[in-house]
Amino acid sequence: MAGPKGSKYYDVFLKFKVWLENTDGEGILGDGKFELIDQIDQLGSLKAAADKIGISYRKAWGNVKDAEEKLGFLLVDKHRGGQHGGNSVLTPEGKKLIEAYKELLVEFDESIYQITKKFFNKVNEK
Amino acid sequence: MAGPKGSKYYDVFLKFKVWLENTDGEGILGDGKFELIDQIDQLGSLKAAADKIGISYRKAWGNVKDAEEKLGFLLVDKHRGGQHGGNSVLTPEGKKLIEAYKELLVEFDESIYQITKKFFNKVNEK
DNA sequence: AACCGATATGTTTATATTTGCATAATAGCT
DNA sequence: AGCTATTATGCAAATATAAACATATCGGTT
Repeated sequence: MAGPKGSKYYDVFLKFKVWLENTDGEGILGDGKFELIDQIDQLGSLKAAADKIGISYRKAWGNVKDAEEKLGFLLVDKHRGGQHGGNSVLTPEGKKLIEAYKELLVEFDESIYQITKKFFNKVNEK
Repeated sequence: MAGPKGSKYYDVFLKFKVWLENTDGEGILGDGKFELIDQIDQLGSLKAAADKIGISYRKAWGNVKDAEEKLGFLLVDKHRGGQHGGNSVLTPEGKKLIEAYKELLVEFDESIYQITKKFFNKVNEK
Protein backbone atom coordinates (compact mmCIF):
# COMPACT_ATOMS: atom_id res chain seq x y z
CA MET A 1 0.00 0.00 0.00
CA ALA A 2 1.21 3.47 -0.80
CA GLY A 3 0.67 6.79 0.83
CA PRO A 4 -2.31 8.94 -0.16
CA LYS A 5 -2.39 10.79 -3.48
CA GLY A 6 -0.56 14.06 -3.40
CA SER A 7 1.39 13.28 -0.26
CA LYS A 8 5.15 13.06 -0.03
CA TYR A 9 4.71 9.32 0.23
CA TYR A 10 2.49 8.84 -2.78
CA ASP A 11 4.76 6.32 -4.48
CA VAL A 12 6.27 4.84 -1.36
CA PHE A 13 5.20 1.42 -0.19
CA LEU A 14 5.47 -0.33 3.11
CA LYS A 15 6.64 -3.89 2.67
CA PHE A 16 7.32 -6.73 5.06
CA LYS A 17 8.94 -10.12 5.16
CA VAL A 18 8.68 -13.07 7.54
CA TRP A 19 11.14 -15.92 7.85
CA LEU A 20 12.36 -18.69 10.11
CA GLU A 21 15.65 -18.33 11.89
CA ASN A 22 17.68 -20.57 14.18
CA THR A 23 19.29 -19.68 17.49
CA ASP A 24 22.50 -18.68 15.71
CA GLY A 25 20.63 -15.98 13.86
CA GLU A 26 20.96 -17.80 10.55
CA GLY A 27 18.03 -17.61 8.20
CA ILE A 28 16.46 -21.00 7.59
CA LEU A 29 13.80 -20.21 5.08
CA GLY A 30 11.73 -17.27 4.01
CA ASP A 31 9.64 -16.10 1.13
CA GLY A 32 11.69 -17.52 -1.72
CA LYS A 33 12.26 -20.93 -0.23
CA PHE A 34 8.64 -21.29 0.81
CA GLU A 35 7.61 -20.48 -2.74
CA LEU A 36 10.07 -23.05 -4.01
CA ILE A 37 8.81 -25.77 -1.71
CA ASP A 38 5.26 -24.90 -2.61
CA GLN A 39 6.09 -25.32 -6.29
CA ILE A 40 7.84 -28.63 -5.64
CA ASP A 41 4.63 -29.72 -3.98
CA GLN A 42 2.56 -28.65 -6.95
CA LEU A 43 4.85 -29.88 -9.70
CA GLY A 44 6.41 -32.96 -8.16
CA SER A 45 9.92 -32.05 -9.19
CA LEU A 46 12.73 -29.83 -8.04
CA LYS A 47 13.76 -29.07 -11.59
CA ALA A 48 10.25 -28.16 -12.68
CA ALA A 49 9.85 -25.92 -9.65
CA ALA A 50 13.16 -24.18 -10.37
CA ASP A 51 12.20 -23.59 -14.01
CA LYS A 52 8.79 -22.28 -13.05
CA ILE A 53 10.22 -19.83 -10.57
CA GLY A 54 13.07 -18.88 -12.85
CA ILE A 55 16.10 -19.90 -10.82
CA SER A 56 18.75 -22.48 -11.67
CA TYR A 57 18.33 -26.06 -10.59
CA ARG A 58 21.65 -25.70 -8.80
CA LYS A 59 20.35 -22.92 -6.66
CA ALA A 60 16.98 -24.54 -5.97
CA TRP A 61 18.63 -27.75 -4.89
CA GLY A 62 21.10 -25.86 -2.69
CA ASN A 63 18.30 -23.90 -1.07
CA VAL A 64 16.32 -26.97 -0.14
CA LYS A 65 19.39 -28.73 1.19
CA ASP A 66 20.40 -25.72 3.24
CA ALA A 67 16.97 -25.40 4.83
CA GLU A 68 16.82 -29.09 5.62
CA GLU A 69 20.24 -29.07 7.22
CA LYS A 70 19.37 -26.15 9.42
CA LEU A 71 16.03 -27.60 10.43
CA GLY A 72 17.45 -31.02 11.08
CA PHE A 73 14.78 -32.89 9.15
CA LEU A 74 13.73 -33.36 5.54
CA LEU A 75 11.14 -31.25 3.79
CA VAL A 76 11.29 -33.05 0.47
CA ASP A 77 11.59 -36.74 -0.40
CA LYS A 78 13.81 -36.80 -3.45
CA HIS A 79 14.13 -39.75 -5.81
CA ARG A 80 16.51 -40.00 -8.69
CA GLY A 81 16.53 -42.36 -11.64
CA GLY A 82 13.54 -44.20 -13.02
CA GLN A 83 11.31 -43.68 -15.99
CA HIS A 84 11.19 -39.93 -15.80
CA GLY A 85 14.60 -39.43 -14.30
CA GLY A 86 13.32 -38.89 -10.80
CA ASN A 87 10.86 -36.86 -8.78
CA SER A 88 10.37 -35.04 -5.50
CA VAL A 89 7.45 -34.94 -3.10
CA LEU A 90 7.05 -33.15 0.20
CA THR A 91 7.45 -34.99 3.47
CA PRO A 92 4.55 -34.63 5.94
CA GLU A 93 6.65 -32.02 7.75
CA GLY A 94 7.28 -30.12 4.56
CA LYS A 95 3.60 -30.17 3.73
CA LYS A 96 2.59 -28.88 7.15
CA LEU A 97 5.23 -26.18 6.97
CA ILE A 98 4.05 -24.66 3.74
CA GLU A 99 0.43 -24.88 4.81
CA ALA A 100 1.18 -23.08 8.05
CA TYR A 101 3.18 -20.48 6.16
CA LYS A 102 0.34 -19.77 3.77
CA GLU A 103 -2.05 -19.21 6.65
CA LEU A 104 0.52 -17.00 8.29
CA LEU A 105 0.80 -14.82 5.21
CA VAL A 106 -2.94 -14.32 5.06
CA GLU A 107 -3.02 -13.23 8.67
CA PHE A 108 -0.04 -10.96 8.17
CA ASP A 109 -1.71 -9.30 5.22
CA GLU A 110 -4.79 -8.64 7.31
CA SER A 111 -2.80 -7.14 10.16
CA ILE A 112 -0.56 -5.06 8.01
CA TYR A 113 -3.41 -3.29 6.28
CA GLN A 114 -4.44 -1.40 9.39
CA ILE A 115 -0.88 -0.84 10.52
CA THR A 116 0.11 0.57 7.15
CA LYS A 117 -2.86 2.89 7.01
CA LYS A 118 -2.03 4.26 10.41
CA PHE A 119 1.62 4.68 9.48
CA PHE A 120 0.91 6.79 6.42
CA ASN A 121 -1.64 8.86 8.30
CA LYS A 122 1.00 9.57 10.88
CA VAL A 123 3.82 10.60 8.55
CA ASN A 124 1.47 12.83 6.60
CA GLU A 125 0.15 14.71 9.58
CA LYS A 126 0.65 18.41 9.08
CA MET B 1 9.34 -16.67 19.74
CA ALA B 2 10.34 -20.28 19.28
CA GLY B 3 8.35 -23.42 18.91
CA PRO B 4 7.29 -25.36 22.01
CA LYS B 5 9.80 -27.36 24.05
CA GLY B 6 10.48 -30.78 22.64
CA SER B 7 9.06 -29.99 19.21
CA LYS B 8 10.99 -30.09 15.97
CA TYR B 9 10.87 -26.33 16.03
CA TYR B 10 12.15 -25.80 19.54
CA ASP B 11 15.05 -23.58 18.53
CA VAL B 12 13.45 -22.06 15.47
CA PHE B 13 12.23 -18.49 15.56
CA LEU B 14 9.85 -16.56 13.40
CA LYS B 15 11.20 -13.15 12.51
CA PHE B 16 9.95 -10.24 10.45
CA LYS B 17 11.12 -7.05 8.87
CA VAL B 18 9.34 -3.94 7.55
CA TRP B 19 10.73 -1.35 5.19
CA LEU B 20 9.80 1.37 2.75
CA GLU B 21 10.13 0.77 -0.95
CA ASN B 22 9.56 2.91 -4.04
CA THR B 23 7.65 1.99 -7.17
CA ASP B 24 10.82 0.62 -8.77
CA GLY B 25 11.06 -1.98 -6.05
CA GLU B 26 14.13 -0.32 -4.56
CA GLY B 27 14.46 -0.33 -0.81
CA ILE B 28 14.36 3.17 0.62
CA LEU B 29 14.90 2.54 4.28
CA GLY B 30 14.39 -0.24 6.76
CA ASP B 31 15.53 -1.31 10.15
CA GLY B 32 19.14 -0.19 9.96
CA LYS B 33 18.50 3.23 8.48
CA PHE B 34 15.66 3.94 10.87
CA GLU B 35 17.97 3.10 13.74
CA LEU B 36 20.59 5.40 12.27
CA ILE B 37 18.19 8.30 11.88
CA ASP B 38 16.90 7.73 15.38
CA GLN B 39 20.45 7.96 16.71
CA ILE B 40 21.14 11.11 14.72
CA ASP B 41 18.05 12.54 16.39
CA GLN B 42 19.29 11.56 19.82
CA LEU B 43 22.95 12.47 19.40
CA GLY B 44 22.73 15.46 17.07
CA SER B 45 25.48 14.22 14.78
CA LEU B 46 25.93 11.81 11.93
CA LYS B 47 29.38 10.86 13.12
CA ALA B 48 28.27 10.21 16.69
CA ALA B 49 25.38 8.10 15.41
CA ALA B 50 27.68 6.07 13.17
CA ASP B 51 30.12 5.47 16.03
CA LYS B 52 27.35 4.47 18.38
CA ILE B 53 25.90 1.98 15.94
CA GLY B 54 29.31 0.71 14.90
CA ILE B 55 29.38 1.57 11.20
CA SER B 56 31.74 3.88 9.37
CA TYR B 57 30.87 7.53 8.92
CA ARG B 58 31.18 6.98 5.19
CA LYS B 59 28.51 4.34 5.22
CA ALA B 60 26.17 6.22 7.54
CA TRP B 61 26.41 9.32 5.40
CA GLY B 62 25.81 7.29 2.24
CA ASN B 63 22.78 5.62 3.79
CA VAL B 64 21.14 8.88 4.73
CA LYS B 65 21.86 10.42 1.35
CA ASP B 66 20.50 7.40 -0.46
CA ALA B 67 17.27 7.42 1.50
CA GLU B 68 16.81 11.13 0.99
CA GLU B 69 17.38 10.87 -2.75
CA LYS B 70 14.86 8.10 -3.09
CA LEU B 71 12.28 9.88 -0.98
CA GLY B 72 12.82 13.20 -2.72
CA PHE B 73 13.05 15.23 0.47
CA LEU B 74 15.48 15.66 3.34
CA LEU B 75 15.33 13.73 6.59
CA VAL B 76 18.29 15.41 8.21
CA ASP B 77 19.46 19.01 8.26
CA LYS B 78 23.21 18.81 8.11
CA HIS B 79 25.54 21.65 9.01
CA ARG B 80 29.28 21.63 8.61
CA GLY B 81 31.87 23.91 10.10
CA GLY B 82 31.46 25.94 13.25
CA GLN B 83 32.69 25.49 16.76
CA HIS B 84 32.24 21.75 16.95
CA GLY B 85 32.82 21.02 13.31
CA GLY B 86 29.19 20.68 12.49
CA ASN B 87 26.01 18.95 13.51
CA SER B 88 22.87 17.29 12.21
CA VAL B 89 19.27 17.51 13.29
CA LEU B 90 16.18 15.87 11.87
CA THR B 91 13.85 17.79 9.62
CA PRO B 92 10.17 17.78 10.65
CA GLU B 93 9.65 15.06 8.04
CA GLY B 94 12.48 12.97 9.41
CA LYS B 95 11.13 13.33 12.90
CA LYS B 96 7.64 12.28 11.91
CA LEU B 97 9.03 9.35 9.99
CA ILE B 98 10.93 7.80 12.86
CA GLU B 99 8.06 8.42 15.23
CA ALA B 100 5.64 6.68 12.91
CA TYR B 101 8.11 3.85 12.46
CA LYS B 102 8.45 3.29 16.18
CA GLU B 103 4.68 3.07 16.57
CA LEU B 104 4.55 0.72 13.65
CA LEU B 105 7.05 -1.62 15.27
CA VAL B 106 5.06 -1.77 18.47
CA GLU B 107 1.92 -2.67 16.57
CA PHE B 108 3.77 -5.24 14.51
CA ASP B 109 5.10 -6.88 17.63
CA GLU B 110 1.61 -7.14 19.04
CA SER B 111 0.20 -8.67 15.89
CA ILE B 112 2.99 -11.09 15.36
CA TYR B 113 2.67 -12.64 18.77
CA GLN B 114 -0.68 -14.24 17.98
CA ILE B 115 0.30 -15.11 14.45
CA THR B 116 3.49 -16.80 15.58
CA LYS B 117 1.70 -18.83 18.22
CA LYS B 118 -0.77 -20.07 15.69
CA PHE B 119 1.99 -20.87 13.22
CA PHE B 120 3.90 -23.10 15.60
CA ASN B 121 0.72 -24.83 16.75
CA LYS B 122 -0.01 -25.62 13.15
CA VAL B 123 3.39 -27.02 12.16
CA ASN B 124 3.48 -29.14 15.28
CA GLU B 125 0.08 -30.75 14.78
CA LYS B 126 0.41 -34.52 14.70
C1' DA C 1 44.19 33.76 9.84
C1' DA C 2 44.90 29.36 11.87
C1' DC C 3 42.60 25.42 14.28
C1' DC C 4 39.25 21.89 15.00
C1' DG C 5 35.95 18.50 14.32
C1' DA C 6 32.06 17.19 11.55
C1' DT C 7 30.13 16.98 6.96
C1' DA C 8 30.98 15.60 1.97
C1' DT C 9 32.57 12.46 -1.59
C1' DG C 10 35.54 9.75 -4.89
C1' DT C 11 38.21 5.72 -5.19
C1' DT C 12 39.87 1.36 -3.98
C1' DT C 13 39.97 -3.11 -1.37
C1' DA C 14 37.84 -6.79 0.63
C1' DT C 15 34.08 -9.89 1.41
C1' DA C 16 29.87 -12.09 0.63
C1' DT C 17 26.41 -13.73 -2.33
C1' DT C 18 24.72 -15.42 -6.58
C1' DT C 19 25.05 -17.47 -10.97
C1' DG C 20 26.80 -20.58 -14.16
C1' DC C 21 29.48 -24.66 -15.85
C1' DA C 22 30.61 -29.23 -15.80
C1' DT C 23 29.93 -33.85 -14.48
C1' DA C 24 28.52 -37.94 -11.78
C1' DA C 25 24.92 -41.08 -10.01
C1' DT C 26 20.47 -43.23 -10.30
C1' DA C 27 16.64 -46.58 -11.87
C1' DG C 28 12.55 -47.61 -14.67
C1' DC C 29 11.92 -48.56 -19.67
C1' DT C 30 12.72 -50.34 -24.22
C1' DA D 1 22.74 -52.91 -21.78
C1' DG D 2 21.79 -48.43 -23.29
C1' DC D 3 18.68 -44.26 -23.07
C1' DT D 4 16.73 -40.56 -20.46
C1' DA D 5 15.37 -37.00 -17.34
C1' DT D 6 16.21 -35.76 -12.74
C1' DT D 7 18.69 -35.58 -8.54
C1' DA D 8 23.41 -34.53 -6.54
C1' DT D 9 27.57 -31.74 -6.00
C1' DG D 10 32.18 -29.49 -6.66
C1' DC D 11 34.20 -25.50 -8.48
C1' DA D 12 34.96 -21.28 -11.12
C1' DA D 13 33.18 -16.86 -12.56
C1' DA D 14 30.59 -12.91 -12.05
C1' DT D 15 27.97 -9.51 -9.11
C1' DA D 16 26.70 -7.15 -5.32
C1' DT D 17 27.53 -5.30 -0.87
C1' DA D 18 30.30 -3.53 2.56
C1' DA D 19 34.54 -1.75 4.55
C1' DA D 20 38.59 1.02 4.31
C1' DC D 21 41.41 4.84 2.68
C1' DA D 22 42.25 9.37 1.31
C1' DT D 23 41.00 14.31 1.00
C1' DA D 24 38.42 18.36 0.56
C1' DT D 25 35.12 21.69 2.51
C1' DC D 26 33.11 24.50 5.91
C1' DG D 27 32.46 28.06 9.85
C1' DG D 28 32.48 29.32 14.83
C1' DT D 29 36.40 30.09 18.14
C1' DT D 30 40.74 31.57 19.59
